[in-house]
Amino acid sequence: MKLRIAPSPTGNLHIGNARTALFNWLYARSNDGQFLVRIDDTDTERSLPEYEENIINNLKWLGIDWDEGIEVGGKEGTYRQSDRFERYTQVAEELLEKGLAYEEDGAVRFKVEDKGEIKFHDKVRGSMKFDLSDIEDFVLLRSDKSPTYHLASTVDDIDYGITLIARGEDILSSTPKHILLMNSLDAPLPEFCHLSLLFGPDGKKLSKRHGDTSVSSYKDKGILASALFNYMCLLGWSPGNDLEIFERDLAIEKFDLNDVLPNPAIFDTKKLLWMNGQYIREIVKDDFETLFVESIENSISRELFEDELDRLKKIVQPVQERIETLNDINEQIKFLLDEPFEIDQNDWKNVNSLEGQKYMKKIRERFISTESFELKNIEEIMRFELEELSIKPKIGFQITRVAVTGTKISPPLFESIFALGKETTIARLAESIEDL
RNA sequence: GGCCCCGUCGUCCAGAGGCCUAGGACGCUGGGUUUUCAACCCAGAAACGCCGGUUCGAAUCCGGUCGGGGCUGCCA
Repeated sequence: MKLRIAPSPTGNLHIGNARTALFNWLYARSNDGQFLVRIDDTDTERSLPEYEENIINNLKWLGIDWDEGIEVGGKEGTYRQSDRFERYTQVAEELLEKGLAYEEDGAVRFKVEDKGEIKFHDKVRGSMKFDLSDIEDFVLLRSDKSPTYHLASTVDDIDYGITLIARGEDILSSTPKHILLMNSLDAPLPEFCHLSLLFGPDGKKLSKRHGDTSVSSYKDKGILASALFNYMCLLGWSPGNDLEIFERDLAIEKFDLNDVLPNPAIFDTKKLLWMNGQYIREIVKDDFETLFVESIENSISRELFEDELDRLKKIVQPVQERIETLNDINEQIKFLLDEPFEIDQNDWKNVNSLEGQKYMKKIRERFISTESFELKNIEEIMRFELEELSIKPKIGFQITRVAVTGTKISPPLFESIFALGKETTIARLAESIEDL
């Protein structure tokens, strides 16, 4: 069994193509089959090397690997169609000689009979039937002698020995053309499978007008490969038993193209986000710390200083508990960086009070005189003074939170103060105490 | 317009004639926990597009209809 995916490098790896790749890959892996990746760049106008690179890198990022094809090689050359124009031209000439194609205005068209029909079995849709009278004579070679997708793709599928073609439903109506071509070249027919399309929230084919639909854009948004992989599995398929979060090995074990739904699915970011949060929480401590630092450095476009790292490491765990994407980290830890500290004035107005002021004054004094500024002591002092002044937690803690972190929303207060350290905490409290 | 595909909660998925007064998840609403935000727990609202047929019995099979989508390029 040999499957393939043949992306066109006319854009970054699209979510829809990634899902098609994923299903092909899952099926190949679950059946001990081969998986091939080739580059269908017959559209020389729009194909760009940077897109090819983006496609390859993001496939790899998702954990989709291949046994033959672009980059990994194989016995068929570069696996880039632009390097095989001679081969396609040769096939077109062969068809011309056999009288199965003809020239028109310099282009070569495949002659489709007026009568008859093409039948085939689609793995997810069942039996398909197309009337030849509905199929136009289609172009094989353009006037400039470059091959079209129909020709190149079909020849490659034959030459590379593809036994199962699973692609998007948008190509379903082109399949009879490909079958006609294969028949006229005396090639054995592969199995066909047309996966439903992914839709945007408006119910239309997912495309650029739905915003960023590239895999890399989700990576840039702080989505984990494991979460995106898992989420995409669920678009048109499920492993059964209402199982939704699972590892790739289980997906490989359970996956079957025959179980894939024929109806389109809407790509719903909300569930992806939720799932990403679930995955983030599962990351082991050390690995998360690495991602944590990477993500912060990325968003501030510089390396972290030693003192910043010291502070940040104290707050890794609480942050891991409360983010949905890696990009949410920065918002949570901003107050710990060596950057100008600012207090959200709206939040401040909201929490400032006489009682709160008294409370801050008190804990500041205690902080100054305390020997050890550990998490335990901080909590002890803050709770004790709350009782001393008979102040509700909300009144005392929220004003302190804004004074120390700048906003009403932050990681847990004691941890935040502990991470900030004694000196800075005392200084920030002083700045917010009106009658020092 | 023509050809083709599709049709279960807002969304994703379960359901392959009786187990369905339709199940799970996201989201949403309410509540609990709580120093904020999350996380977590509990509860709730929410769907078989419609009409016929087959059958003792249909979300499940068939037909029609309506609705959505794709293709209709010398793009892929």
